[in-house]
Amino acid sequence: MSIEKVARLAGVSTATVSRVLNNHPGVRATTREKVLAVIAECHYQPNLLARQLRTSQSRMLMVLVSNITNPFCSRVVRGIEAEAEANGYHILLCNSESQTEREAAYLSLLSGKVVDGVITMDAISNLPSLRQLIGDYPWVQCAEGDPNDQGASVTVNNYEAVMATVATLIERGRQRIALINGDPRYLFSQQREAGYRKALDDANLAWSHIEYAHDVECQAGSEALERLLALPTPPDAIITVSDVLAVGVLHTARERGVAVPESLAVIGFDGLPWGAMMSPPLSTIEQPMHQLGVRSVQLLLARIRQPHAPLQHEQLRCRLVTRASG
Amino acid sequence: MSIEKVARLAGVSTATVSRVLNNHPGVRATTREKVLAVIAECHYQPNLLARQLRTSQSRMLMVLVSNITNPFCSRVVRGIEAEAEANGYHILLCNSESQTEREAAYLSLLSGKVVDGVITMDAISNLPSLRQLIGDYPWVQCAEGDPNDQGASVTVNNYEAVMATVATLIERGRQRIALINGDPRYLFSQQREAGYRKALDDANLAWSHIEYAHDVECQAGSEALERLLALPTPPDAIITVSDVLAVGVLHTARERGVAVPESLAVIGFDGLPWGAMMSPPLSTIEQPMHQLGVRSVQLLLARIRQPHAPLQHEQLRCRLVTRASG
DNA sequence: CTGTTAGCGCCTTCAA
DNA sequence: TTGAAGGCGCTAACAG
Repeated sequence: MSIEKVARLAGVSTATVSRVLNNHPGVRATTREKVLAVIAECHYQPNLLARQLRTSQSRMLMVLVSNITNPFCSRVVRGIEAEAEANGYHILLCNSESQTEREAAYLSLLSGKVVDGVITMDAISNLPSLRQLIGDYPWVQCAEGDPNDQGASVTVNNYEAVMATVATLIERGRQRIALINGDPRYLFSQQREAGYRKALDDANLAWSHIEYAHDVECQAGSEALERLLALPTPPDAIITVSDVLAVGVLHTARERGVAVPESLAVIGFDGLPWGAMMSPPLSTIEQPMHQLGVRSVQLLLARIRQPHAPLQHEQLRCRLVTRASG
Repeated sequence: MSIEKVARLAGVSTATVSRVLNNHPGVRATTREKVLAVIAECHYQPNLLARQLRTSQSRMLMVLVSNITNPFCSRVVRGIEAEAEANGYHILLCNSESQTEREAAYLSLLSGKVVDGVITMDAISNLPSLRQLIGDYPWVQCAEGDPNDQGASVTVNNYEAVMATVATLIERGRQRIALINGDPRYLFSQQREAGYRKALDDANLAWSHIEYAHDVECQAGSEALERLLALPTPPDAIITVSDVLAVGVLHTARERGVAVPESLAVIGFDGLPWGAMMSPPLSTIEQPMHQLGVRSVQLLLARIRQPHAPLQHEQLRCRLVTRASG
């Protein structure tokens, strides 16, 4: 069933059918009715591939994440999906597992015209081979990126957020504040780490320790805490780079008999709703997850529509939510 | 940059370039080299849309979920993505928020040839309008569906799993076992409910109560527990249809001073890794989440390759993981 | 082994 | 207000 058959059945030309299909003006009402009737009658569905080829736009956006299982990611993706949908775009989801070759395979869909643009949440800005694949195609980095770098981005004030949180902990009397960070290839990891260092520096605190979780599963948080507890002088406060890791920390602290928050303050990152349900309820640095996704789409669409407009960088704000854990 | 330019630059025909591109045999080695050289030199990237139109296959699979934020969903989707990728397919993610019109909009991509098939995790089997949109296109239901129904599906032994779990609770001396169920439009909700009823029936237990969570966020679990606690005789055991809901239950039990597991056993569903990190560690009915995704893709691809083979139904097994909560 | 040719299904100028 | 015709970029017969 093609546009041509519809045209024949309706006794008009393919051009007219196309005009009806796309709500173009300049079709007599009676003609339109006739075409619409035929379309309904034979359940005609336009071939979108052909349309995409012809118009050279797919109205499809690619989203590259390293792991959709990370609840932070999935919430951002939900925001992306919602805003895309609202603008008539669809989402191609790519779970890269941080494997460069998979990312490369996916990014070739850009030059293949299968997608009109890409939102990445992965740490790819420092991978020249991938940047080259992206080339000049519309691209927005989400929750990752350096405002001073090329490439549009929607990020969060990682540096300040952690810096302020460390300062708050110090005010509250904590002396040995540790950071459980994630994969240091991400710029946001580096930014958070820098904020951490700066705050300790400002307060002239000598004690500092950074552990790296090899993963964003709570198990990794547990293991990081084990390593911290094995230190000659263990921390009396921990900032975790994800609420997921914080769950592991809370768990192991309980198991090891470390009282939270009395002997150990624990602060997560992200602001996932179940944080409030932990025991004790988890303090956290809340990110506007949905909004990160929404704004990323808005920037990307702007870029698709005006490829040569200046690059935009947007920084949203985090906010410390204090609960019982620290 | 099109195949034609490459052909011209290499001094061959477009057919030859196409053959090289697709690794077809019957191209002299020297010719192949020459073409490859030109392709590399001018960074030619084939237009995948054109190829898809021509071959009438997009190598793209649609995944329809109601909410990617549900950790069960995101883990299944990860399995889907992995297996699809391994077979050279990509994933189009659709977050329907259970809105029929959104689902309909997405499903039109099937007839639009943008995707070769669809995996649904939503409750759509009882929505005639959506089933009609799917028509005879390759379709597999994942984690949802009735083996006796038309439409291929990969499900889990919901009925038996809950039945066995209730029986186990009874053996352990529980008398008043409640079920916190989800959206009853899902077949799996109905199956679990049936298993629950059957087990109580078999044991001649009169007390029974089912609450419905309006949502799969832990808040909904909290609220459901509040309603159960308000009962004249509250339950001494609860099975929750999701670990996420169970977190809310554990939280509110703690808040209300209800001892778990002493006066209330709590058993979740799904087997999310952080369940073991709760306080107390959460017992749960574990589903093979990754495998659900993997098998769904395998069935779907089989269907795409042999549209007229008999429909397959596959049932994977759940397994009760007993921890401290009940 | 390679080239010519005919579409895939659609949109869109240009004429009528 | 409508139709005819060309072409988006590619693949796959069919010839040679």
